[in-house]
Amino acid sequence: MSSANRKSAGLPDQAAPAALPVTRLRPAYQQVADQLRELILDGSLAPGDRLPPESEIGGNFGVSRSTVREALRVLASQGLVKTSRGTTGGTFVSSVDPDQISDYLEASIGLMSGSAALPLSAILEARELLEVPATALAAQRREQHHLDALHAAMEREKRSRGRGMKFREHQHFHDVIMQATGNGLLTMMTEPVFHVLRTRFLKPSPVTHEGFWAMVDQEHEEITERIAAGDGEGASEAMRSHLVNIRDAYGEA
Amino acid sequence: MSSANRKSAGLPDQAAPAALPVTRLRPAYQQVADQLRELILDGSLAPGDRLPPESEIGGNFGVSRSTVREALRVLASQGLVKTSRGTTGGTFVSSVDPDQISDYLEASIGLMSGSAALPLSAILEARELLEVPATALAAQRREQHHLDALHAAMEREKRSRGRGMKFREHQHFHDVIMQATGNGLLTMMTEPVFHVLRTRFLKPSPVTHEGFWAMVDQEHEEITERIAAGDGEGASEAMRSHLVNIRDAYGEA
DNA sequence: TCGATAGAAACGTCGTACCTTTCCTGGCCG
DNA sequence: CGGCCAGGAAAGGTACGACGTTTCTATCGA
Repeated sequence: MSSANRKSAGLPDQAAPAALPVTRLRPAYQQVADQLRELILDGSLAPGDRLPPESEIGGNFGVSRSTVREALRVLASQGLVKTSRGTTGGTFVSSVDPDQISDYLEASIGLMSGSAALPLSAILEARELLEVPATALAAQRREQHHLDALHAAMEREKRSRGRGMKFREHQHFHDVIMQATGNGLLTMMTEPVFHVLRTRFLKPSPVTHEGFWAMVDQEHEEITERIAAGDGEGASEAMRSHLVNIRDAYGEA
Repeated sequence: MSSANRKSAGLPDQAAPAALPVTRLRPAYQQVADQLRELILDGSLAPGDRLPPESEIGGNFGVSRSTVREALRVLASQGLVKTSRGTTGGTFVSSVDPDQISDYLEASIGLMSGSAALPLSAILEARELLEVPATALAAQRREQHHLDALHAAMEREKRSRGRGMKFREHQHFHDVIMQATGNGLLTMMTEPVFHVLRTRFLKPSPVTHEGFWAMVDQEHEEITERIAAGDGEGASEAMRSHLVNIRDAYGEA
């Protein structure tokens, strides 16, 4: 269909020469992806809707199935569609999955981290700025199962002595607090930050003085207590000092 | 990474049907994408590095070029690589562009917004939680050119009376404050939130009482003054009350 | 020396054939 | 009558192979 193959008979374009580093023509797979995305974003295709088979889409756009597949990979990796196999399979418009967004954010932050554009200090700062007030929210909104999860996390943390495991549990504790805020947007944005800190900036030998873990455990307990008591201000203050105390566990690679 | 590959020659599976939507084996293009992403994320491939030609990658992984191309589309749409044509072309590891991440976040948040998973109240809450303490940071770190930009934004805001333009300038004022924090991570995460609020939740008739814009202008001026004075606490308090006051300008569609 | 041109390298697109997964249908057999 | 199982059908997954297109490079000729 769409005349992607213009032999350039006449005058396509020469009036706009400067400042356009774009390829003369966007690749077909991008154009297809753009048009399909348009249909999804403006609501013509609702979540759950099934797209036509790949071969049929290709027919409609006048491109080959390979091209359609590349376009679908783009949309799929943006979380807009999902594909499954089999008779009932196909390509379906999918509602956005927060976890996938978090994964993307994590990869992006990880890539930028360490460079001048995003030094460790900025990540730590963002983390504190987010988590301290979020802890106050958590104290006001926590449900019983959040408290249970916090206690369970602390329990597992005390038991696991390996450094890596220890910090995995440590992250989990903080994740639960963010979830207790009940604000999905906050959770979505903070968890990647935590994860990047743990996987990329955790010092090989995180602590010198041996009382470190005892301190962490105790601070976690205090935070949990304040949250359980619904004491927002106290909880966020405890969190603030906790974050300051564990700063040293992170360092540049 | 739960063991997804059960050979299980005999009994296929109906003993554990639930909660495992995974395909027996991830598609090849995903595995290739995963491995390449791994190489990029762990630093084996630095930004600017050129990957081997598609055919060669296929040879290394033992898959066809089509499969490699689908994998590359995935990585490209995640911003990890860029491709160009011609002799000097190829696939290159790209340094992450914060603007691109913001665009992605904005699209995702926009898609989720309004649903039960992400109500307007959560967006407003996240915005306040982020911006109030960020304003204090901005007051401590602002450079002269930030102050100039703030004054310029207010000036343009006073002049433009159209509602849409007005709010575009309004967003710009807040963007500048985030930039003044000097923390790229914060800027990257907050600007999409602002933008979604403006483009998707701005009420058709934002205000009832006519003194609204005068109030906004005056509050912006006070915030700017506090920031100029380096008064972090005062600035963040002014911001807090400003955000509360403009809440009514946003509403569900 | 300079410009035009031919070549080469790499991505972009097409088309076809075949495999794999899944579901559905219908028939065989107890 | 009812359940099990084989085969068909639909749709995505993979493989080749061929050719187009873009862009740079190097060479040749005026």
